[in-house]
Amino acid sequence: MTLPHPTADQISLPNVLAVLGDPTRLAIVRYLASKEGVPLNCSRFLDLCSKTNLSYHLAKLREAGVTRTEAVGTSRLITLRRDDLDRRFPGLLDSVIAAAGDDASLPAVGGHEIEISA
Amino acid sequence: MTLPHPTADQISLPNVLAVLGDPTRLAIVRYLASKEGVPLNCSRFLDLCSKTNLSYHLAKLREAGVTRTEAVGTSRLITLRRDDLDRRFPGLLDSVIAAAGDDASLPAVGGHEIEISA
DNA sequence: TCCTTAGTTCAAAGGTTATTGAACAATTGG
DNA sequence: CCAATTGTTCAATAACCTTTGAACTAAGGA
Repeated sequence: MTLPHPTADQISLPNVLAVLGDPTRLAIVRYLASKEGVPLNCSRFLDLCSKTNLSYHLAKLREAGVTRTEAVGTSRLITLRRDDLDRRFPGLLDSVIAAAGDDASLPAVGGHEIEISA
Repeated sequence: MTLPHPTADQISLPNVLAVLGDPTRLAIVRYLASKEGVPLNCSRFLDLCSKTNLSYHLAKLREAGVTRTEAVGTSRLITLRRDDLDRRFPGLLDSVIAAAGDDASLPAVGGHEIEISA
C-alpha cells in the first residue's frame, strides 16, 4: 500500500524550494540524507514537533516529491527521492544538504534512536 | 544611498529557499542570472506583476540576501548577490538557476527591453 | 516651477501555512 | 479479544503571505 506521490516530472521546482524553506522540513531532509539508504519511520523525527504536526510536514515533503513514504504495518518508511530529484534538478539536493549540514540554527533530529552496541 | 541588506553571514538557508519558492521571485532571479553583471532596474520585471507587488517581491529578495538593491536617482539597480551566496551555499544558486532555466511553467521576463540593434 | 518618471508605503482583503488537541483507523503483541 | 503502538484526519486558530489601489516621495527634465 503506497500513498500518493507525484511522478518525477510532476515535481515542481518552486514547490520543492518552498517546501524545503521550512526549518523543520529542512531538518528532516538533512537527517534523511545523513542516513541515506536507510528508510526511517516517522517516530525518528518526534523531537522536531508534535506527532500531528510531523504528519503534516511529512505529507508536504511527500506531495512535493522530496520524499517517498511507504506504509509497512503501522509504520511509514520515509526515504529521500534522490534519484528523481537528481534527474530533475541536478546538484540541487546536494548543495542544499551541504548548506544545511553547516546550519546550527536548524533543529536537530536524533538523540534517542536505537543504536546497536558493538 | 543603500537600502538595508543582511550581511553575508546573516543570510539564512531556509529563508533563501522559501523566498526562491515563489514563481515570481524565481523568475526574477533566473532573469538576473541570465543578465549577470548588468544591474537591472525594477521596470524590467513589470510584466510579472504590478508595480506595487513587484516592490514587495524585490524587497523580499533583498531582505533574504538574494539580491542587492542600489538606489541611483529614482531608479533601483538590482543585482544578484552571487559572491555572497556562493560563499555561504556553494553550488546552490547555480543548481537553482540551471533547474529554473528549463522550467516553462515559470513566468517569463522581457519582451520589451530596449535592445541595441546592430 | 511644474510635470513626469520610478518606485515605496499603507491599509485592507483574501489566501495559505503551521500548529494544536481530540478523535479516529489499522496493525501487532499478549 | 484486548491493549498498545503508529500514524492520520478533522476543526479550529493564529500567523503569515500575496495582491490590490490609493496616496505618497524623490529625482530629473522642460
